[in-house]
Amino acid sequence: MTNKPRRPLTLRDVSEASGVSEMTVSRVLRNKGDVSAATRQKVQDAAKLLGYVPNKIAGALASQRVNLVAVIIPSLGNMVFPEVLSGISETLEDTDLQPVVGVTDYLPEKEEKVLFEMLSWRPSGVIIAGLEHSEASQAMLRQAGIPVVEIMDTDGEPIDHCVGISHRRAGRKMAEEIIAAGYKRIGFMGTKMPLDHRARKRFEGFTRTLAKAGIEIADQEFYSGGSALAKGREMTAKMIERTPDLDFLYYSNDMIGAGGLLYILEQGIDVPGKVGLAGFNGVELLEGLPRQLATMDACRREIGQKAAQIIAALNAGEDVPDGPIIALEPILAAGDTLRR
Amino acid sequence: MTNKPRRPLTLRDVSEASGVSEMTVSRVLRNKGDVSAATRQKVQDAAKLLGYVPNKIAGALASQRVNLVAVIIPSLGNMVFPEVLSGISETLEDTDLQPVVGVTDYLPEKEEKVLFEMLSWRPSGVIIAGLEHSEASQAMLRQAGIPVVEIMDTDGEPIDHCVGISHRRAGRKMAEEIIAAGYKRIGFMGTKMPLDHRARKRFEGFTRTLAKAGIEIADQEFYSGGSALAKGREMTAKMIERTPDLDFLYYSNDMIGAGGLLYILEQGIDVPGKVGLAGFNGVELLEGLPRQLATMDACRREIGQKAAQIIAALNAGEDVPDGPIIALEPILAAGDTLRR
DNA sequence: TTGAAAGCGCTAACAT
DNA sequence: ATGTTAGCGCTTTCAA
Repeated sequence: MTNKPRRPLTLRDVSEASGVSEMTVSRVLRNKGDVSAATRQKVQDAAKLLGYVPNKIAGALASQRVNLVAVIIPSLGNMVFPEVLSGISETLEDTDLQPVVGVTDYLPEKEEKVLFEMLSWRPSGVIIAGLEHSEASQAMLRQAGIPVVEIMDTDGEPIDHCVGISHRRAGRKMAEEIIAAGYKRIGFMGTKMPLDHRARKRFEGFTRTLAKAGIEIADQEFYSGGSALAKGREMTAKMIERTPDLDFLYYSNDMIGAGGLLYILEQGIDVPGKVGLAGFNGVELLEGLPRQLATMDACRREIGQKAAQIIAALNAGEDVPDGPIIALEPILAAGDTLRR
Repeated sequence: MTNKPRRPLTLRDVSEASGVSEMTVSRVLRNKGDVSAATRQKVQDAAKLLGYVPNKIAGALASQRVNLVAVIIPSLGNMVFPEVLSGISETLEDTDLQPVVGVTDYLPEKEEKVLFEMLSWRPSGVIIAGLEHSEASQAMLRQAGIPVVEIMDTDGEPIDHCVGISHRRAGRKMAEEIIAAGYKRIGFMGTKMPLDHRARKRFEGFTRTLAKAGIEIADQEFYSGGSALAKGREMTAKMIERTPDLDFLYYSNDMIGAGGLLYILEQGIDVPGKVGLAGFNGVELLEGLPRQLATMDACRREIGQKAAQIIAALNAGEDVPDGPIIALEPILAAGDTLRR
């Protein structure tokens, strides 16, 4: 049993306890430089006995190196960003870098604040969702002098590197698929957020492609807040009552799509014969549904992995083989709610 | 347009640009001490023009204060911890403290590693899930000399403070409810994780209470990995085939419960007449299901809020009114899958 | 209201 | 293989 210190332990304490110079203690604790086995042992014993935890603040200041990667995302509440995160963590696990997460709630001002806060810890790199940032945020990212990877989206001009999918293309592909399947009366449901640029781009790609085929969205509905599953259900009920001749429902995310699917099936409506449905994201959740909802994979985990690889490579002084923009291909999963 | 610096800017740069001493620049940037309006303006202009971002590493080392709160949780992948997190963030927003999240994947060794890593940044407090930690982790938490709040669970001995529910009690309450409703042939489905102590305690409370009423679990099944919804479906199918006379299915979380519910309804089985079901957590998701699954609220957001309040209070030198242990009451939501 | 000096705990760079 | 010296960029403390 050791005593509870008021003052946190320092290298000096370990040095005194082990009779080894501070510098050598530092070497042992970082596995850096040559230290004899005997000395190493003495130091490690002393450190463990005292319960010494190194002070990274001092270390970082002295070495001018911080092994942190700032990861800035809009939300943790919908399964898509956690999956990106696990791609990042998993990849960084093989390096000495560590992710630190900041959440913006889709608010540009909050993004600015979070970014400023994180940069003030002088991280080794930044991974940030989206290509749309305030002037100030862009300036900070550029000034920081560290690798920056913008993720999820490739429709725009990256500051440095970028990994994602083209959401316009995703919307377009889905529209093409729907048109090819012969659906004509199409309803759209999505989030109200004007700040979710990726949802907006998908919608644009979608409507534009429909327009080229002479089709216009027959009805649309937007929501915000609440249980996405319940909202999908409600919106769908309202919409098919209002516009009974719809033959396709496109949802901007899988969760509301799942709610809509459950509702439609309960009504005994033939899917995908009478009505087709599709969502977006390719979330794992869909696997347990009564029918497999058509969706489009957003490559979330892969985006995380690739982004982390870029940061790691740049941090190690290597250069990135694939160029500044990596556009992954969103893959359609037709499931069984979309006739082909 | 300013130039891209290779060397990050320092206080000194702002000092030179504004013609004000470093010390006064520091005062302005922290709103600390008296500075004349004119000087303040000069400094702020210079800082903004240059795009200066303070170096918190140096600041923290000099002031011996870090406004970070380490939050250590097992996972981000199931909606329960993100909700705790948002309770924490929301509460800390009113203070100058900031949460930093670490994830353990339910692995004690990883918990130890993450904790060590976070403590080495000398945070102002720690919020950590669960009451079970390795010897080393406990020692670190005790040695750290900072406020520690263990969350989610109250069945055990906290190191410092603790906020949560009694999972044994939650299991017991559910069992009582099921017994009162007259169910007798009960099946249990849950995660395989031997390291999810809270799930284990719920199970213990559950079986023990059943035993007192002379009832034994009639069948049980455990899973790991994969889509929880799909797993709930699969396990349920397997179980009712194997043990057709079951009249109640208790799931250790809502997601597998939802999968089970969907399956049971598809089979045309009368719920809750022939078979009753219940999950655990009270996740928002349930609201969109065809039937409202019975569940028990784990008070996740409130736990986060209370934990953050404790850290904030202790950090401000105040003391905590409610004593070291705050046990919230898990509330049963009978939904419509449990007859009463 | 402002400035100067002295460190915070560690590590880079150089001895030895 | 080990030790010494001089900072890292801030803030504390004290002086003006």
